Amino acid sequence: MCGRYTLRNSKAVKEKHLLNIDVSYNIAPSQQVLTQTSSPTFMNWSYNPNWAKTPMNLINARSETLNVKPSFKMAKRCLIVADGWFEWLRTNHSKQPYFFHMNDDLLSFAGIYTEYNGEKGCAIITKESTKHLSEVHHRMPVIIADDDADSWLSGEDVFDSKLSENIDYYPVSTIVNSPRNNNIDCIKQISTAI
DNA sequence: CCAGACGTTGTT
DNA sequence: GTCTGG
DNA sequence: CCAGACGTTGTT
DNA sequence: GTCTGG
Repeated sequence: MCGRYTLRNSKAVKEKHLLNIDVSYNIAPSQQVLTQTSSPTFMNWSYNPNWAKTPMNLINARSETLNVKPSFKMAKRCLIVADGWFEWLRTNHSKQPYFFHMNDDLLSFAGIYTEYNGEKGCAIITKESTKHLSEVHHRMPVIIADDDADSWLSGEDVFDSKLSENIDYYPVSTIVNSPRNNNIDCIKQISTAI
């Protein structure tokens, strides 16, 4: 799935979105994140159906059930601007974080959002991992190619970008585990043999 | 019909 | 164990 | 997603 | 708001 990601390439964001951003090596749920709707929009990474009496604070939504679940019926669509994400490989007694990326290219995650209590909040759409990524984790974010951006935003379910095949990954320090840590060490490759 | 849930992840 | 905060 | 808190009283 | 369970 995707519960932590990065946005490091401020130069690319400036070129593409005409926006100066604070880079982050460790974007966590409940933070304000950069998305694209009809224009660049900052919103809370935390999604709630607009009828929810108590907040659900969802951070992911399964692509498989996007058009089925009542909680997503009223969702509007966005793209979430990123350039990498983290997954944790769970083994018997340890959790090893891995960083997934396409060098420092920008990635667009498929997202949905609502306005809840007067604030926009979003979730990242997930799908079954492609084969080469599934060794670490069986879910991954839906990545939208630039050519498909308008299709996604206008209601088309483009869940199978070829970009998924170009993703690389490597293990990183558990420094990234704490959302309080936000520096380049979060994405520094470590040896697998610890 | 009304009441009550509505989601994801992983883990058991 | 479970919820909240980041 | 993971980390870290999780409670009450009264007093300062 | 809308679906499922009783």
